[in-house]
Amino acid sequence: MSSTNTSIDQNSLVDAAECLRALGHPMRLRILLILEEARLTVGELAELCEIKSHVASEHLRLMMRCGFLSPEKKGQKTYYQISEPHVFSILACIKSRFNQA
Amino acid sequence: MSSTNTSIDQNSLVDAAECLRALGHPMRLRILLILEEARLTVGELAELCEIKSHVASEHLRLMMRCGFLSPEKKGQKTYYQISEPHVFSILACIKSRFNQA
DNA sequence: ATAATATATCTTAATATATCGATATTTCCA
DNA sequence: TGGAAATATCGATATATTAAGATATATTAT
Repeated sequence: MSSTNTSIDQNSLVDAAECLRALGHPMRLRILLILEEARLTVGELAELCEIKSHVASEHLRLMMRCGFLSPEKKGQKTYYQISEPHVFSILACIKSRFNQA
Repeated sequence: MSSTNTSIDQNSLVDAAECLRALGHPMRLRILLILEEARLTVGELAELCEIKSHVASEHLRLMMRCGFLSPEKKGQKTYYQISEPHVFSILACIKSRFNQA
């Protein structure tokens, strides 16, 4: 019934765009590339990336909102890991495009 | 020499993030999904997407800057098509995630 | 209970992006 | 040549995103 047939409805396009913007920040990409290899805490990520932990926390929150990550509390610490398989696909695509060093 | 070894250097992370933000707009995704199937002019895209053609032109310019598209002038008209293979991979990924209608 | 540690949230300011109307530019055709 | 059509660009404004410091919450240890 819609005016197009691009096979993805408008709401999903909005959601997909939000996910892509969540990926569209150098520090968030860096965080994801790190989380691809290990499950880490906010503080550990902040130190590795040389940013304040509240900034790391904010980046993680944004990616959580898109369902990319799942947190696991262990006492005071919160470990984050990638929980959305498509994130791995996108990272692979990015590496294939930009990793020709 | 860098402080990390995420296998992608900082400049490439910045470039990759720019590409992802270029994808991170519902109308640009819609344009790409259309261009996946056919090579079209600015005006045709604008009409299909129900936007002003100068707005379509601007979206196309942004995606051109990331190397996603190539234009082909035919008289007054400019046909655009997807020229970056990775764009197809990303679109496939998005469809696999959001196309469970 | 208090202090220390780890995360998360809030507010504000800076920056980036999007949108709109107006105007250019290019090409075609009368 | 002059005018119409298609596309591109500009300038102003609106909206969104990011970053920073301050503060809040939760958990552990003393």
